[in-house]
Amino acid sequence: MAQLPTVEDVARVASVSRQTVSNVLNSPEIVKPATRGRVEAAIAELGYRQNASARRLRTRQSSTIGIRLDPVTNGISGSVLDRYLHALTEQAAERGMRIMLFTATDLDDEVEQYRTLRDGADVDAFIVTATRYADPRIDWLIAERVPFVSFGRPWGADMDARNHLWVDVDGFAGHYEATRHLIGRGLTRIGYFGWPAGSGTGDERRRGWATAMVEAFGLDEAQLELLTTRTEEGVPQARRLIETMFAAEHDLDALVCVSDSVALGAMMAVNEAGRKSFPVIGFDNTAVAQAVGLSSVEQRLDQVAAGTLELLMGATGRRVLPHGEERSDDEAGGPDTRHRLITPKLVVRRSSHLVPVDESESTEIESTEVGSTAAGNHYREEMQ
Amino acid sequence: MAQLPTVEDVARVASVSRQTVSNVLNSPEIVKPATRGRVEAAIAELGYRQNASARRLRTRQSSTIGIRLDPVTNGISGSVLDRYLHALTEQAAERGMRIMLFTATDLDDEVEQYRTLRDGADVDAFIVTATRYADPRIDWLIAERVPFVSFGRPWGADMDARNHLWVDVDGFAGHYEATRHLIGRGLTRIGYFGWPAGSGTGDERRRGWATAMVEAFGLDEAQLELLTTRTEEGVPQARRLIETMFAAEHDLDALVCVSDSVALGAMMAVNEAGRKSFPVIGFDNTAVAQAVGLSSVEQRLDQVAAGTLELLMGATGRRVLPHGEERSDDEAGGPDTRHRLITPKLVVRRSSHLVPVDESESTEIESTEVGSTAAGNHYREEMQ
DNA sequence: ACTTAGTATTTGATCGATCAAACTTTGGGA
DNA sequence: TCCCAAAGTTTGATCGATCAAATACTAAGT
Repeated sequence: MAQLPTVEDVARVASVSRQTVSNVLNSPEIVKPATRGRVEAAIAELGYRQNASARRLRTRQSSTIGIRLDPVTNGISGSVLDRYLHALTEQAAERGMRIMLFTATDLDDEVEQYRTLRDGADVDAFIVTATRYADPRIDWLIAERVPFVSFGRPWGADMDARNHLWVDVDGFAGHYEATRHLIGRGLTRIGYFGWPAGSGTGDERRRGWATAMVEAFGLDEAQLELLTTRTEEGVPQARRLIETMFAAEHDLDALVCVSDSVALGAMMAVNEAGRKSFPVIGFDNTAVAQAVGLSSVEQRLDQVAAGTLELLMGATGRRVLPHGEERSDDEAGGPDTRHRLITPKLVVRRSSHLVPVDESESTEIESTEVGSTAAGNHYREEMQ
Repeated sequence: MAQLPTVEDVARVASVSRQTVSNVLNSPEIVKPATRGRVEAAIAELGYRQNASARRLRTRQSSTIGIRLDPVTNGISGSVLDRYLHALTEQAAERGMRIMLFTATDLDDEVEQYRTLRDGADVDAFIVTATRYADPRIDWLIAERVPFVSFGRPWGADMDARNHLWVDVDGFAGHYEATRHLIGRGLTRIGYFGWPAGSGTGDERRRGWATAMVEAFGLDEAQLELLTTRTEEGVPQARRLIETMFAAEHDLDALVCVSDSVALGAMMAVNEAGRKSFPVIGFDNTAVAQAVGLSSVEQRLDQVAAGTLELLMGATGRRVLPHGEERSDDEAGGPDTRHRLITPKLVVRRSSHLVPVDESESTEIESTEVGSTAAGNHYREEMQ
């Protein structure tokens, strides 16, 4: 098998110099059309392709974004990362970027990985997920001026760190809308089934429910608290709690749940108790929610991915902007330059009981906007 | 910020040559211990790290494995790829390899991506998933002698292609064991709920059930066919079918199902019909199965990942072996050098009805071997 | 015709590592 | 003591591209 052709070979065939070939590849507009044509013909003739390693070495850019694959992906919402990854990979490819995976045992190890990948010129930027309060990774990335975007806003003190770019899903808006939907159906005693207080994400979602409830019924904080149940993430835990609740006195009409896991647990308990019309709404719109006909708030991960890349590379750029780079409209346009808050959409299904999920019968509408993604889903065949 | 140190800098500090530094990094055993010590000290002092791009350019190895992220990951078993990816990334890292993702719109586009990634020296090898009959990707990879391993065996004609390395989960063994389990519990009228005939994976799984049934009850093919129901993948479809079945005459005791989606549909129908002790067993042991307490056959994706890398890089190698390379025991050890068939394990839960899944109460045993992975699972928090 | 500014193209150096071959040191053995 | 093979180390070339600067070419202006 012959050597793969290089710029040199192309140059010879097209009777131009190396550099001209390089220019045709990287800034075609500065090459005279006639020349460009010859070069392009030569490229096609030889089946030439750029050697990525050589290019990276010279340009000091890897055109690669690193993302840590979360260690625990067995949970019911593991698919969130999965879908995000997919959207990201696809959109990154359109901008000539690749996604590289890595794993880490803990946050400190993750920083160590960052260092290796950065110093080795393996990646140009990182995407950080599962951010938490006083996150050491963020501190390191900012201190080292390594480009990054986090999927998940910073909670706590450094909420407004000027150098922290982030994308997030607006949990508030999601559950505000979910609650409005239930109110619109005439329900009044709508409970919230959340995680223990203190989780930024969870609190934010609950605030969406709370706001809708206050607007509609003028409840005070004490009354809201009475309508709230809290559990650790997990189907069985959630299920037991709601079973206990149904066994005792209670007067709820419906439940807005912080996640699909929690919602599924609740739904199973509701079903067991024979409450045929007791709506339950989850969050994430996981495959399970689709499968059992659970209403849920859908994160639009393609939009999240788009936002991630916009922050990293500008609206249409094909390279990662240096950390702290003046962004397009830094002066004019407020926080848009540093954040993206994606509004999720509510997908309504017959989630109060385990009835047949018949496409024609289920009301899979989107309250915020009309689209076709959710309705057109198919279950894919096994991988192997 | 100063330039990152290079081998040259390290060499200067350690008073040796570039090459010696390189040797310490790549074949430490050929460097005299005293020298090695000095070099290592210099590396530590300067915080030196190898530049991956330069190394790749020179060695013509990217130390990267490419894998296509399947376009449709909304299905209930999308997490199979997800978990496989995770295991793979982790184990690849231990061998100094990275995983790079890409997407493609169809099989031909995927081949086009292969070509670009290969020619660009972006990846050393590919992992192919979702293989199918007369797969053009496989043909191309073999013809071009690009190293690859498929997760999923070749179905049809090229089953024994000498240059096709593959890893797969033994669906036959999985459902054989599942069926034996039910027989052991005294059940006799055990039905099979599968995909339409013709899917290699599906047929293989059914054969496991069929073999166990023949062994135990001496059924003939016609009788087996009577016990078989078939559906396209998907919860609602499966559910409707089983509802119809229950509405009509039937005398089944239990169902072995080709996937968790199908099993979940069946389970919902069973539940609806009030059949409190009608076992259902699925395949994949997805998060959903865990959540609703569905017995299922678990693919051991860490083993699949390990097998993938063994085939690609040898038992402990740190680089991809050339396609068609003589493998360790090519003469002596039969097909072990080209395939890995991973035996899945049955995870038994209270899958006949939607009852509380209480850890202490559920019998989450592994029939094949005892381990702790499945039992120790937690649901992870949301990503953001 | 002759600068001149701008456009188009070429040349030489370089990114940071490893390969291949040359050179130097070391330790026995005759 | 001298020689030689083996072990250890250094030197020069190279992987394939892009950068930076130099050169060649065009087209307009006087």
